[in-house]
Amino acid sequence: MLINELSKRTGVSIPTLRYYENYGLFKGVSDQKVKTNNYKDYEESIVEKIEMVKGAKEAGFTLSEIKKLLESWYNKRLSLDKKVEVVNNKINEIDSKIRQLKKVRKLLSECISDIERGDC
Amino acid sequence: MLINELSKRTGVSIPTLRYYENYGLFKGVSDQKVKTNNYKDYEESIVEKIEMVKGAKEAGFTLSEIKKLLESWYNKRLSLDKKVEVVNNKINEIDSKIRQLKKVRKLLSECISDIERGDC
DNA sequence: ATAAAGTATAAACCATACTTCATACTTGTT
DNA sequence: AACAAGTATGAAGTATGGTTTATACTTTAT
Repeated sequence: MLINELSKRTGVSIPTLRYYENYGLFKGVSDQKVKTNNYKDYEESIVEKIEMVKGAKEAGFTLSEIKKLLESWYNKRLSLDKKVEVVNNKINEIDSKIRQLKKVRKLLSECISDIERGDC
Repeated sequence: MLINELSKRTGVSIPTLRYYENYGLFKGVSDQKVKTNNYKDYEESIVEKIEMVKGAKEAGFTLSEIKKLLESWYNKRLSLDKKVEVVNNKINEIDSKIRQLKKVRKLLSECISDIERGDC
């Protein structure tokens, strides 16, 4: 598919998609032997990749972290054990973020009690 | 206390503290009637405030969001109900972030199964 | 055939959250 | 007294994650 469709399918703007591609999160192909233009073609699997990027971003991961994750994910030369390790590390980071959020949540809940008692 | 002590107590660098003060997250006082210099004095409660800022930042909130939260928190003219509302909104945002993190966590767990089955 | 819309690339610009630098005054140490 | 260390202020610089602009080519619609 072309970039316009990719944008529509993912809800990510065209400039941002180009930024991501340039950043190295995925790669479209423009085959000059086949086509006269150099329009890039993005395969179906890239939609999935971008959905992952969106999820990870909302979860607070940086593009650099996401890039590393995707790289090990799609790296054929990496051993299964190594891949599992990388992903497990990410899961641990997520668990730690969840704990942090719960801490702040608790702080805020306590604050509500304080407010209701007029302590604040 | 002076800024140096504030920095040591909170673990936040002096330039960052000055940036935060300038941003409006808190305010030190320099009383020229009392002292010849214009060194600022930071009261004890500011340490707490900064701890809140740190927690909220780790949880992924922006300085602008944190500022708004602190402002309603310490605003004497705001009704209790209004304060509770602001804080409750923040709690809802946190819950939504936690849900998002759990979604990504699930994605990654599934990925581990895929990897172990060699699907990936 | 020609205008409108889509695509590509590079460079400039922007916001957020800092850090570094330059300058100048104050305080503490010897 | 003099020099190091602390403080204040303003301005410039940095990194991240984009958006906007300018230019040019290609495709599509009329």
